[in-house]
Formats: sequence, C-alpha cells, structure tokens
Amino acid sequence: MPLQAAPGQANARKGEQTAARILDVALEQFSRLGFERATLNDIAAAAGVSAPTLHYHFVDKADLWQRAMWQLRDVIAREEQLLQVAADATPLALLRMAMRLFIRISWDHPALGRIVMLEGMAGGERLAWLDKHLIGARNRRITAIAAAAIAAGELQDFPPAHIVITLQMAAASLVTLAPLMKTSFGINSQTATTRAAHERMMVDAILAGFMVRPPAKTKAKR
Amino acid sequence: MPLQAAPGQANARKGEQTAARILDVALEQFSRLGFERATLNDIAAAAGVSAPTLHYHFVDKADLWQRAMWQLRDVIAREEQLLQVAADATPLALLRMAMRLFIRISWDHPALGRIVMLEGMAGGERLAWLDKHLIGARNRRITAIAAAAIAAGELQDFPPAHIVITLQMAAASLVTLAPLMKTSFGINSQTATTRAAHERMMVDAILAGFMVRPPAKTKAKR
DNA sequence: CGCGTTCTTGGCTAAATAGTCAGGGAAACT
DNA sequence: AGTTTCCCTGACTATTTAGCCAAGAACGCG
Repeated sequence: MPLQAAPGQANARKGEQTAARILDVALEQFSRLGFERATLNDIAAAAGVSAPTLHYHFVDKADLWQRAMWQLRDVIAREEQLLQVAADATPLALLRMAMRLFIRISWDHPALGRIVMLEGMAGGERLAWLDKHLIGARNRRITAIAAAAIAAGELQDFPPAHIVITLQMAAASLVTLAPLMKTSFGINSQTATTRAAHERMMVDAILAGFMVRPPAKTKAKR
Repeated sequence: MPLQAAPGQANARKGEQTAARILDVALEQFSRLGFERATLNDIAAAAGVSAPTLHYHFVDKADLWQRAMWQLRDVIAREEQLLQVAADATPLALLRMAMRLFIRISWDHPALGRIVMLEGMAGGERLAWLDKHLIGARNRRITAIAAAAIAAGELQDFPPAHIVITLQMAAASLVTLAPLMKTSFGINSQTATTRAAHERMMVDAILAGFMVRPPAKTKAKR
C-alpha cells in the first residue's frame, strides 16, 4: 500500500495535495504525542480541513497512522541504498557510515526517532508494524555489520544488538529529547552547531570507544 | 507535598495501603503509556478498587500523577547521597560512579527512564514539574561533574550537557526500549546477564571513549 | 453494643473522541 | 450546458473518559 502517486506532481489531483498535507501534520502529531494522544480533530484543524475529511482520505485512525509512517519509508530506503553502494568497505567503516547517516536522519526527520522511542517502549501492534515495515530489517542489517566488525577484530566484543541500539539512542538523544534539553539546560538542539558538536562526539568518543584499542594509535584527528 | 506517612508502617491505616497500591499501579501505567493514555478506570481496576476510590485518595488525575512520580524521589535522593559521600574523588571517578548508579536505577526502577523519555520528548507542564522536582537538579549536578572532568583534562572537550544526556540515554536504552529489543532482536532486556553485559559495555566502551586518550596507556583492564 | 470516622462503591454528568451519513459544491469531461 | 466524478462539510451517534455525590460498608473506640 504505497502512497497513491508521486507527490509534488504538477497537476496532482486536488485531493492528493490535501492528503499529503494531512499526512505531514499526522506524522508530526503522532510522533510527538503517540497514537492515542493525537486526536483527529487536532490533526484536521492543523491541516486546515474539517474532521470528516480525514475519513474521506483514510479509512481509519489506524490507517492514517500507517500512511503517515509510510512517509518515512523513502528516508530509510535511501539510507539502505547508500550502505548498499559502499558494501565492500570494512565493517567498521560501514558502521561509521551508518552512524553518520543515523545522525543526519535524526536531525532532518526527527519524527522517526520519536516514533521509535514512543512505540519501542510501549510495545504492541504498532511496534510490530514498525518492525515489519520500517525498522526491523534495518536494525538487523546494521547489527550484522556490527557482528562482522567484531569478527574482524575491529570492534570490542559486546552483543551486537546492544551496540546498535545504544548507538542509535545516543545518536538520536539530543533531538528526540529536545524539550528536555531546553528545559533542563536551556539548549536548543535543532541548531547546526549543536548537531556538529554531537556528530563529532559520536565519532570521536562513542564509536572510538567501541573500537578495539589500536595496535599503535589512531590517526590523530585534532 | 510528600507522601502522607512512612509506608510499610505496621498499623498503617487501611486507606494508606490501598493508596500505596494505587500509586504503584499508577507509576507503572503512567510510565508505560503516558499521562493521557493511562486511564483512571484501568488504574483502578489494576489496583483492585473501583474508580471513585481514586478520587477519594487523590484530588485529580494530575495529582495522582504527581504523587506517583514522587515515589521516585527517594530513589534519586539515595543516588544523590552516594555521590555526596564520594564527593572528594576525582571528577572522572565520580562520573563513572554516576553512570553505574544510573544503570542500576534503570534496571531496578525502569519507570524512571520511561517517564523521562516520554515527557522529555513531549515537553509541557509535566516535563517542567519533573525538571523542578525530580531530575533537574540531578541533571545539572552530573553535568557539573562532567564539566569538572573536562577542566581537569580527564575527559574530552564536548558540551557537558551533551555528554550527560547521551550517557543517560545509552545507559537506559536497553531497559526502556525493552519491547523493541524483544520484537526486533528477541532479546529479553530484564535479565541479569543482559544487564551485566550492558554495564561492561558502558564502562569499557562508552565511558572509555570519552576519556582523554592517555599519555601512554590506560591501566590495561582486561 | 453504639456511634463516629474512615473508606469504598454504584450510579450519575459533562465533555471529548472516533466514526457515519446525506448533501452540496467544485472540477472535469462530453 | 449537462452530467459524472471527485472532494469536502455540517450535523449527527455511540463510546469512552474524568470527575461528582449520596449512600452504605468497614473499622475503631467509648
């Protein structure tokens, strides 16, 4: 069940435009509030339509949720593609690349991180859907990369799944918890400088910490 | 607004017992589902009382939420105490200690991590309350420790707040995202072995990664 | 036992929410 | 212009939810 047609089409039927607008709003609201906290009334209002319009374009609240999530499909597919292209690099290089991609996605599409956290801690059918259609394959692929890096002696020997989840959470933490950062520290997570500092930290500290202590030394970067 | 009396008292009035039972259930449900997803009916049912009983013991849903959260006060206070006692250790040692404590709390009181994530990504008045009464002082205290460690040349120079949040998220990730771990990897996060592996990883990889590369070498641990 | 206090409940209200439906307006095609 | 298809809405319903109240049950204490 992909989207009905390519978006942004010049002469897209009018309905598709409003459907797209609704989906944008829905993704935002669902990812911020979760499935039940987000109300159809609010989504409709924010999209500039009235409530029954939602039921014209989408059969259900659940259907709307799935369609909204499906928008993220392209984002993840693109990531997958990039990893595919570089598939002959060393596992460690792949992992570093995956991490950078994850940070980029976290900043450019913060909804994804929020959704994964929200549903990942709640469990249930929506998590099952996400695992099946959005994040499962990707999680397991990156985990396989980590396992390969361990087997190649490039990474310390910890459970690969632990490594991957921890890296993901660490990478997404600043953006996903943006309100907390603001409240507790007065820090605005969305800025480019914050992102740059975080990316540097993830590579130079976190990923470096996972690497097997080098025989001699790493390429001194700073 | 502390709890009405010391719990566990032998001849605690009957009402206090049920109130305590309600608070337990409420903490669980609120932390799993968030404020609005958790319903008073469900909480009452799970606590074995009928709905109006909640309004006898607590004025409001909001009041119930705050009281439920307040239970975590002791947990955090105890942590604070331990850090206080060791206040003369090096900043790095303190930070390592704080991390270990955080991991312990994550496993023993998983509700805390869930709440921080839920409200920390949603923002709003409840996050403000949490910051004021539960996690704000603690966040800023640990951040100060990190800053001291940087100043002492023990830690790489990244924004202390970034370090602290990232460490916390990494420490709590496995337990907080237990359903995701189960769904995507078939891993049960709650087990002691999982926890042990995670703690080892946090110290040997993550925290080690943050440390300033030693002049010669670290005390080879393994 | 008698009586007041503490605790709990069934039965209610008002508000909000997901979802339905018939009708109307706009666009497109003939 | 006429007509068909597409798109949207106002007005409704059923259900769920937080919260209220009066009555009664359980308990403690003289």
